[in-house]
Order: sequence, then C-alpha cells, then structure tokens
Amino acid sequence: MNGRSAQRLAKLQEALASGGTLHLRDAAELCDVSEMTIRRDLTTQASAISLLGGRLVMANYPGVTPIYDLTEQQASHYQAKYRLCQRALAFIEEGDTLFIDCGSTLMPLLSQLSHFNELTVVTYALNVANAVAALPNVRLVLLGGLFYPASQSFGSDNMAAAIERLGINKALISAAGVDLERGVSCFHFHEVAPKQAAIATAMQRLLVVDASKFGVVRPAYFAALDNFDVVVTDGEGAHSSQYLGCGNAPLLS
Amino acid sequence: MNGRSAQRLAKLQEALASGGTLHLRDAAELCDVSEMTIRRDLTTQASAISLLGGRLVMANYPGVTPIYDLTEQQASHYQAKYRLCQRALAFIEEGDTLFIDCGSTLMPLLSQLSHFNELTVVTYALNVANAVAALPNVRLVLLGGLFYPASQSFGSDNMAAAIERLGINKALISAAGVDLERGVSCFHFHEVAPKQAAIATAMQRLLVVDASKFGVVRPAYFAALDNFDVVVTDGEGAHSSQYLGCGNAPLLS
DNA sequence: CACTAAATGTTATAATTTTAACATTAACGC
DNA sequence: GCGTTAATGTTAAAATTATAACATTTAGTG
Repeated sequence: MNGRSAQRLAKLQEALASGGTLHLRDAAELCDVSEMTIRRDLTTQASAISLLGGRLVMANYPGVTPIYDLTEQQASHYQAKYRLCQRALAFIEEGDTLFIDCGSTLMPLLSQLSHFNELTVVTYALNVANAVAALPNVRLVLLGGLFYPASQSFGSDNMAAAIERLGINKALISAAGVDLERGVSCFHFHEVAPKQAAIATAMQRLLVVDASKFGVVRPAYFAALDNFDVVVTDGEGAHSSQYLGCGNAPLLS
Repeated sequence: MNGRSAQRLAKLQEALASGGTLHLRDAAELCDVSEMTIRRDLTTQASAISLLGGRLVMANYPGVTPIYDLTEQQASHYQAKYRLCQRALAFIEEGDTLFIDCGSTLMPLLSQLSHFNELTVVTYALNVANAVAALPNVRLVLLGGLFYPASQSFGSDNMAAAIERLGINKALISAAGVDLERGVSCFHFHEVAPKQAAIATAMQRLLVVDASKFGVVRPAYFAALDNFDVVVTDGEGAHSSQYLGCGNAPLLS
C-alpha cells in the first residue's frame, strides 16, 4: 500500500515489457533501493512481475506465467494430453498444411512438429502462434483480427474467407463439448466461424478431444460429429467406443 | 553428443511447449534420471530450454529468452529507448486507435499504455501483440498473414486493405534508416505495405527513431520524411536539428 | 520540534541452487 | 569375458538466493 512501491514496480514492469529478465541486483540499482525493498515490493503488491531464482520476469508471458510449476500431478495430467497429441501426430505427414485450433489441447503437438522438414501451420490463436513461431522449419500463417483474451485467439468478419483461400490439408479441431445428439461445441462464439470454415475447407478433418468432453454440451455449437473424418481421443472405455458406429467418422481411441 | 540425452531434452521441451515452468526436480523425475543428468544435458547440448533458478523454461519465449540479462550497460541503453518512448507517449490520448509498428523501438511504450482506460492497438508484429495482449484495458487488433521470423511480423496481400478499413487515429512508425534525400527506410520489404497503408490512413503520423538512424539508408524505402506529421527522436545534437525545417514535419527532439 | 508509524536498510541465518570431484553403472569393441 | 570409455549417480563444498529479525531513516502530525 505504498505509492513509491507501486512506482518502482511500474518502472520495472516497463523495463521488462520488451521481454527479457532483470536480475534482482540490477533491478535494485535501477530503482536506487536495496534488493530487499524490491523483494518486499514484489511480495506486498500484486503485480505482473514474478521473481524466478533471483531474476525478475514478466509473469503474464507464456512460458513463465504459470508460476504454479507443473508438479507431479500436473505432469501426469500433461502425460494424458501428450498421449492424445501423439495419436493426432500419427495423421500428420511431411508437407502438410495444418489448421490448428485454439485452446490448450493441441499445444503438446506443436513442439513435435519440429521433426518434420516442411510444414505449414494455420491458426487464429496467439498461444499456438507463439509456439509455432519458435519452430524454424514450420511456416506460420496467423489469421488476425480482434483479440479475445478468454481464448487467446482472434476473430474477424472475413476470417472464413481468409481460411477458404488457403489450401488446408488437415484441420485439427478441438472442442469443449462432444455429444452424440447435440453435436460438437465450444465456449466462445467467435470461434465458431473459423472452426466451421476450416471444417468446410480442409481435405481431412480431425476432432481432437479427451474423453472428459464426451456427453458435454457447451454454449457454442459448431459441428455435427459426422462432420469429422477422424475422432482422436484418449480413453478406451465404454464412453468413447459408443461413438464408433456413428456417422462416417472412424474412431481412434 | 548422446542420443538419450537428446531424447530427454526433447521430452522436456515437449512438456514445456504449452508454456509454464518445470522444476529441475520434476524434470529429473519425469525423465527418470538424476537432477545432475538434466543439468548436464542442458549444458552439453544446445537446446531451447534454459535453467532459471532451478526451473526449466523455454528460452525462445519472449520474456525469458534473452538470457543475457539486462546488465547495467543494457539498462542504460534501455533508458535511451525508454526516454524516446516517453516522448512518443505525450502524443497519445485516451480513446486513441494506434497503429504500432514492428521492431523493438516501440516496445517500451506498450507497458505504459496500461495507464489509459480505453485504447485500441493495431499491429502486425508478434512481439507487439504479445505485450499488448497482457494489457487488460487495451483492445488488440492483430493483422495476420505469413510470419516473417526476421522481423517477428506478419505479411499478406490484403494487409493494406485491412488497415484501410480500420479507423486509425495515430500511426507510430519506426524505421531502420532516415535520410534527408533518400527518405525513410527499413530492412524488410514485407514491412513496406503495412507501413505505407498506416501512413496513408492515419490521421496523425509519427516517426519514432533514435538519432543513430539518421543519415542511414536501408534496402526497403517506404516514405519521405515529410510524409510524417511529427518526428520523435532522442538526441538534441546537430544531426537531428538539421531536419527541423524540412517538409511540414515539426520535430520533437 | 518531538513523536509516531511507515518505509527502507542491514545483517545474520536458513534454504536452495550450482559446481566440482569422485564413485558407480552401462555400453561397446576385441 | 575383459578392458575401456562414456554416461550417470552420489556426495560434499561453494555460491547464491530467501527469510527473518532488528536497526535506521524518512514522512507526516500535533
């Protein structure tokens, strides 16, 4: 609850905004106070900066942010997501132009794309774009527009048109809900247009969802289950197998 | 030079790809080796992962990446960029729709935008988008397209058209070279179209360059000096003042 | 001006991370 | 199988970072 403390944090935040890290020592010097004061600023006031092993980093940057480290439980939960993406990976071939949907489901897939020599990724999600931008061998096409923080993705009127102009080979679509009767749905309405456009354009349509999404309906409906050529999922229980005969979608469980 | 070491790193990289940090302890457990082995992997093999205070982070994420911490020299160099942006900030008003150019020049400006209540930022640069996405009070419009790693920005055929459809208030343009006779230039040709479109559409055009760019010519010409309403620069030496009378551009030095 | 309380500095101690050295195990060629 | 080398594990010491306690300064108030 201090004006000067807030000022210091603002100064540091500005210094970090361009990216990079700042050693506690340098931060203290920059603000002309002791290291202890910077420490206290950080613990007292809530800020976007976090201290990671003596270095200040912007907490709201992906890759640092979730200060709640992946503990063992989360690591095992990650394993599930990872396995799901491994299955999806089996459908990807050299030279593909992939549409990658927003959300966190498909994130583990992205780093694996570095094993290919030539690939193009089309996406409308900022987190996906950041991960793909780091891959030297993958061309990235980001469909821009107005940013929606909730889903870390972009929306615009002519997104559908932009997608249709691209030669998308395979569309990897994620969902928040999958129901036999009510179809496939997500949370945000602005995701509907790009998802539908990708489904309409792509030569092969893959729905990638973990088993926990089955039987769930979310506000924004965007496709019927038989709009997909493949459903990639994880569980092998009764839940997933009941979808086996439905539509023309072969199920990989 | 070890296959198993590389495999471990790949595994860890995949675990980190979705963002977040992994404690050395957890990483060791995940790979079923000792912490020391992970340490050795990291130092032996070049990888995108770096160790920051006992935690593994993706080095190629902005905000962590430049492991070369801002030392005192860099901090002072930052001060110069910061002051330049402070001057540019003076031209920004509540409710503005700003076009923010790519490059690192305008990065220190972005965090300062959090002091406004309502602002819209239009950009075609990924680093700018990431910084703005973190600001809750600033609407972000990202102009997408094919990603150019060299400038961390996007290019597309209809970028000019997309820019012209927006009601851009003020265009903040950066440059790699400014010359009285040869005009204003940058490195990459795909930047020319968005820059020119922003200059054409915006109500107010600001060129933001530090004094070191004066007298320099770069491959891609994109504007004459008198296309700008304001030139924001830092030095107050003879170099910058010689531009004072030129065109209709009032100089803020 | 003296008094109070908040803010900051200093120091010592505890916890953690890093480094180095050496022990052990696994892999490979002969 | 034996010997050699690389890979990994273990341990102790050094360096760094975090925490806590107390000292000092600063700002505000009557």
